[in-house]
Amino acid sequence: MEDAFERSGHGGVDVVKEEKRVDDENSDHHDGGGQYSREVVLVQEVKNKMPPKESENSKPSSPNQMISSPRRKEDQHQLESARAEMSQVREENQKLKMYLNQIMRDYRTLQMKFFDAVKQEDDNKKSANATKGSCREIDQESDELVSLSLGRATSDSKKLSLEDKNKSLAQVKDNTNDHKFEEGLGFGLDYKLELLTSGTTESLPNPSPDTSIEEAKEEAGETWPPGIVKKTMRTSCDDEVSQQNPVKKARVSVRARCDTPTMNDGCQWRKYGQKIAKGNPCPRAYYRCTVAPSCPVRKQVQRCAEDMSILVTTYEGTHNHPLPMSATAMASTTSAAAHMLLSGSSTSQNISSHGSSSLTMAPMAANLQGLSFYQSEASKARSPFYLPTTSFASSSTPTITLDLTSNPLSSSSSSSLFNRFPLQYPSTRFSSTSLSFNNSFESSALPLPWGSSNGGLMNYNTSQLFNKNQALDLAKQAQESYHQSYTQKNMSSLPQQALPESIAAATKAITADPSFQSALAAALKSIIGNGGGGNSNQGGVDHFRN
DNA sequence: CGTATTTGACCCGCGC
DNA sequence: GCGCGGGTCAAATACG
Repeated sequence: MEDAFERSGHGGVDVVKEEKRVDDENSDHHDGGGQYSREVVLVQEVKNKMPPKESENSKPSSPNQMISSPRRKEDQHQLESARAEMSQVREENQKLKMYLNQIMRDYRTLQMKFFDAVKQEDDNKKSANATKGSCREIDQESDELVSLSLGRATSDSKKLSLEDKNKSLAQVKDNTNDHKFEEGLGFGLDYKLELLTSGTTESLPNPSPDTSIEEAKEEAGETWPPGIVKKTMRTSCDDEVSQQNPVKKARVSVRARCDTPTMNDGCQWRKYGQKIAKGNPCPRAYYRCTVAPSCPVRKQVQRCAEDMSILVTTYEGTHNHPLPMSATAMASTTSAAAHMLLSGSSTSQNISSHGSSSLTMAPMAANLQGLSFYQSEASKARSPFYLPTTSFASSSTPTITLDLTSNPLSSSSSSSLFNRFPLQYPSTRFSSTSLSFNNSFESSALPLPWGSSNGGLMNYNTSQLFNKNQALDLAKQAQESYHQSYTQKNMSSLPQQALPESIAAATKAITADPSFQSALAAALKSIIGNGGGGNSNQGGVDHFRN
């Protein structure tokens, strides 16, 4: 009896201490990932099962010792089960840690691959330019030249060299990555936005020399004198090209199902005009941003002629002021998309014959935070590619389209995540690039406001100006390798799962993994628009943190 | 009364 | 050069 009581008392204290330890451990790592939240919950449950210490101390003074004896036994039993649970939780915790470490290793590996690929790309560019002479010779054909130089490095050759340099580079980068990882949950979002906000403006009225390429380009056509347009890392070729077309501004078109007159993207807009555009009975409304009086950003809103439930919102320009939190993500995404388009537009022109490609990138949609869309009802099966309605397709303005309406393309199958599609519409003067975000996965992985309705399939359509096949190859490679390693780990840790389910779960987890998103986004961005990333990134992050 | 929206007129680029 | 069409302006109107 005495022994039992003493043991129980000690056990109680021990368990409480252990709880504290685990709890502390949790608080240490909680920032590092949501995976630990479950452990916290379990510990809480254990705590609740534990008898309070004070009541235990008061028990010996209780007049009825006969009653306390069975209670002690019960307590002891509870303690034992709690301990067992604790050890289980600890094991799980270890597994999760290992899993996280694995993911981070994979992520670093991928990142190194992309860095290396970009490096090689640059080298190829330089050598190609050296052999082909100055940019001026080509003038209007400059795009083609760059495209040729880009096209030289095949993904296969990249793959080989990437493997070689992988480890050494990974070690060099470990510190920075570790640091980023320490940032925890914020890392995922921050880093994503870091990648995606490359074109987003700093919240300064007067753009600094660090101002992004896109802004420089866009502002050039509106407010900046031609002489001070560029202070970025662009090549002289790009400079010339953009100076020749100072008015050329990228547009980002967002298609989404929405039954309100406009999408709520977090910004303040003032309507300044409305027109019936040719070919579409629905009027097109013109809005300008009113957050700041001098903000050059405009948007056009028009319902799709074929499907009136689809709202096509086209953004143009970059905000030159701080944005509300709810608006930053959309601005960042559109800005990044525009940046991709503009960067790509100066790299390739003869790629149109290559056809188009698409890749599935579910969680990218999560980056498009801040819009309120409506759950797309069983949407009609339609091509993920389309000509942006009305004049944009034929206008002299490059337009990139984010399609948030179409159906997932066999997204349940991990093997079909990267499908290639034939070019389905004629080329236009500038490319119309379509990114479509679909409802590929359920919303659980996307806690963001409209993640649920826009899960994610990103169809990147290389219609004319880009050589994105390389990017897609890399991205594909990235996802495959990521998927492979993840699946292997998952198989070992979840042996009870059926294979297809495991694959689906793995796919889902992979695509929901911020690291993977970042890696993929970095890959795309690096390949497609590898210029001024460093400068603009900073701006983007600051922008996001406003 | 101030602000936002509407709407016809105007401007400008592009294609023929 | 002319017509077409997209985009913008600004006066008129609506709204809170």
